[in-house]
Amino acid sequence: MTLSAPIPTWQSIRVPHGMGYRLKLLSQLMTRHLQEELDPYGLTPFHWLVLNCLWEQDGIATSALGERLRQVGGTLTGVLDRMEERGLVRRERDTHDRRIWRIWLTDAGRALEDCLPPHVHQVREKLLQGFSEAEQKQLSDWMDRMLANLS
Amino acid sequence: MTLSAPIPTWQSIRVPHGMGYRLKLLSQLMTRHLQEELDPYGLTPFHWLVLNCLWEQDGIATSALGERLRQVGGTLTGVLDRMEERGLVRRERDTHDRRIWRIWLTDAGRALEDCLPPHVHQVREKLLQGFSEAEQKQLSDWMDRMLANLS
DNA sequence: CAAAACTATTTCGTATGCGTAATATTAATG
DNA sequence: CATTAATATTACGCATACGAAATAGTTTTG
Repeated sequence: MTLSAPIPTWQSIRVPHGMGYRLKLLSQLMTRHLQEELDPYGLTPFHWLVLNCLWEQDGIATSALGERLRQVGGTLTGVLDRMEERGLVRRERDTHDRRIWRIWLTDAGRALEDCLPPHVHQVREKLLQGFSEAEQKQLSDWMDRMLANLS
Repeated sequence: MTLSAPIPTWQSIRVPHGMGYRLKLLSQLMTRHLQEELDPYGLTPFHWLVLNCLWEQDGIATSALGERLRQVGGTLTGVLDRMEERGLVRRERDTHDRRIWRIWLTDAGRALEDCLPPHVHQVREKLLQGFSEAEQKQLSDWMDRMLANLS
């Protein structure tokens, strides 16, 4: 019986080296760290993403928010329900098209734009500790290339 | 009022450039693609990960599986329930320590070791299309560095 | 103008993912 | 040896995440 040479880790698809597993785990670890930072505000990492979109475009339609974040409608309904319950956003019917619901920031939601970013910076800096500026640029470019490959 | 120079995308924490968001989205897109490949077998990407561990170490304890995959116990209970229901694994009490449940492959679970990898390779190749071998090695190294930073 | 097609959002069921608590079991301690 | 501490696993509640279906509303078509 012919023994196969072991596959190098960069090429492997198996736990714990497969890119799929490592991407999932990285995403999970980022979520865990960010969750710790956001807990004092009663927020989740997904809330941070939604707030990002609203700080930039208050009154965005639900469907446009879904496109922006590349998430399906059913996921958004639940998240927006909870953000509304927490007093961060309010939903309002579009004036011209009653199919459309627009998502508006409340004062509480708007006020978070100043205090949340330092926490997110902290997690980002932990992730990229030891990476040079050139490496960060290269990594960012490769992230975009992989995203384009899967889109 | 002093305008801030726009932050380069590689440095941004905001949607859609923040590393946290891009990692989450990459992981989700990988999951979606892999889910499509595994659907014909009635499997999910998490099943693939568990099967990986069992193909390598049949009879692994639940807690060791959790360590291997870096997942909490409660998550594993649900996944193993469903894999057991699908006839892929069976649980058995450890002979020496009744706290421990060992997870064993069934014939059906074992048989998947040959037919699943080509599908996973396909997703990996789509992800890394256009990346040279040197780039893949570098990316793999950086993935490990980021994982180490967050662990 | 009515019917058909499409869009927006929600609901529902299923699958993770996590923190906390409960239960059973084993190991350590005095 | 009895008590305490730790470990293993599950249950529970809450938070995503997705596909399919339902409902309401708008646009397109003939």
